[in-house]
Amino acid sequence: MVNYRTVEAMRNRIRIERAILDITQADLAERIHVSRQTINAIESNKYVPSAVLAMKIARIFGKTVEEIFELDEND
Amino acid sequence: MVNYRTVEAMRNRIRIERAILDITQADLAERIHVSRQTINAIESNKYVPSAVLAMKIARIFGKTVEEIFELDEND
DNA sequence: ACCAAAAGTAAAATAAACTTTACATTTTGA
DNA sequence: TCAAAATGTAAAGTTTATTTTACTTTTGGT
Repeated sequence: MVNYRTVEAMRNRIRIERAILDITQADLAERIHVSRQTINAIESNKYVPSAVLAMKIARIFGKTVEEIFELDEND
Repeated sequence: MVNYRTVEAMRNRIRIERAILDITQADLAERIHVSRQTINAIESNKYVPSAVLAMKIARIFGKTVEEIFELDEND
């Protein structure tokens, strides 16, 4: 059981919103012109997306950035 | 007259919102724990902030990320 | 006009995002 | 159950964000 590197700064609802739209990580990646691995990494909190990506993702889901991403307490 | 490097991806209302709150770049920087130069660079579109920074900035102003930052057309 | 504070800029260094390639594991549906 | 599709992961490489230090320019008030 290994500890994968994650960034403790935000939580996100991408997986849930993807499920609602019924689209894959690859679909989402294609729609915002990033690699599938980038979506996977953001979705699983391996790193924090740029504001541009966050806004594009939120826009696909018809939500605000704050409805998709939540800042961790303690900052 | 030199062309300073800017990133064409977003516009922002930081300067305006700072004026409303009457705080300096240095004040804002301090409140979100980044350097003053980082605020200056974001405010003058030298680069795109991370989603975490964008959210912290928006939160200071009591607005959503979308109310502070606007994606450029054409993406 | 002068001074101080604020804002602009720049360069070098470091950290972090993002891509590409490639393969392993899990899930899904026929 | 079998195959295909979707997801997870990793490493190496590139680009971009962010820091630090330091200096210049602009702005506001007296």
